Amino acid sequence: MMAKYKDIGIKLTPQRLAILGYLEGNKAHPSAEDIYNDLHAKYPTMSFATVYTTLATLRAKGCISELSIDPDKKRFDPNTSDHNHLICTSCKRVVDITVPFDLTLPEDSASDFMITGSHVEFFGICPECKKNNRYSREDMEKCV
Amino acid sequence: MMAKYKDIGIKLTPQRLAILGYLEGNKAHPSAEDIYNDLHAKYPTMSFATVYTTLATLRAKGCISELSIDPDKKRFDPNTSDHNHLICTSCKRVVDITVPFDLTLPEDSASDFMITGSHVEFFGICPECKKNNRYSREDMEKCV
DNA sequence: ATATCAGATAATAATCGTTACTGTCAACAG
DNA sequence: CTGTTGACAGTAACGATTATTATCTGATAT
Repeated sequence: MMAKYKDIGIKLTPQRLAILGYLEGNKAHPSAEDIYNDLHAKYPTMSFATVYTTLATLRAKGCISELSIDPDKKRFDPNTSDHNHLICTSCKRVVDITVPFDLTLPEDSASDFMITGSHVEFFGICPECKKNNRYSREDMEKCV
Repeated sequence: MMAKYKDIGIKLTPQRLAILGYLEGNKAHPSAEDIYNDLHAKYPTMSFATVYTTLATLRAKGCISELSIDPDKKRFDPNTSDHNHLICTSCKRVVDITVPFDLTLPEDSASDFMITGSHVEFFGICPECKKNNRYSREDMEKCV
């Protein structure tokens, strides 16, 4: 479960609560811009910088994770538990998946790295884009 | 094997040949900046823009792939065959690996996506960083 | 050879995501 | 009550990338 500010010893401010609340249970993997746009309606004074610094703080404290899945912008995930992602290469939708196989790399293929983590991404076209034919051949060849 | 310009019907220019040659067999997964810096010595007139557009062209033609592995900048890989990456979270070194398991996702976990590709990343600390103690606790917790 | 034309390039400007800086304000401590 | 600390908004700065524009090159037709 996601840790709260009080658990990690940083001050509970309206802005931080807003971002934390926005993220909690959010499955959309929003970008900083998404977060700003959505919260701006309710908190008209909140600035971009606050969103960025708050996200950085949360990430440093391990409350959220930052995803490099989207080549254009970072996206944030309140789910810090071990899970993986399925990405629509057309609309950039990201959905969580759990991979049904064991990702332990054999010693001999690890090139002497000390392995600290792993991540699997699946790329594809989501049902909506498929239904509406909202994808190109190029989309289908994307797999970053 | 990597397709050549002549095979894909685009003009062979000195700049394109230079970038293609630089990339060929290159295992370092360089960024656009790396490429520019290294080629600039030999081709003093080549600009950033040329590097970017050439890389975009090559990518569109499927000659190279663009990696979103590094949160700060795109990196390029002449190896377009199916392979995966092992990333040092301290020095950002990227080495190729082939994963020893089958990455076919069962129907029921695919959320109705039409799957077009997959990619596995392993994160860790490379032998050099490990030996020189050139890594922090934070590095060890990075797994984008 | 020379004119023409298409595409490639250099240089630069613009854009986008992100970070740094600065002045202000509020909460709390002494 | 006053000094200190941290958070914030606003804005400037920055780095990576993309768009624009004018120039150049090389192939072809004349």
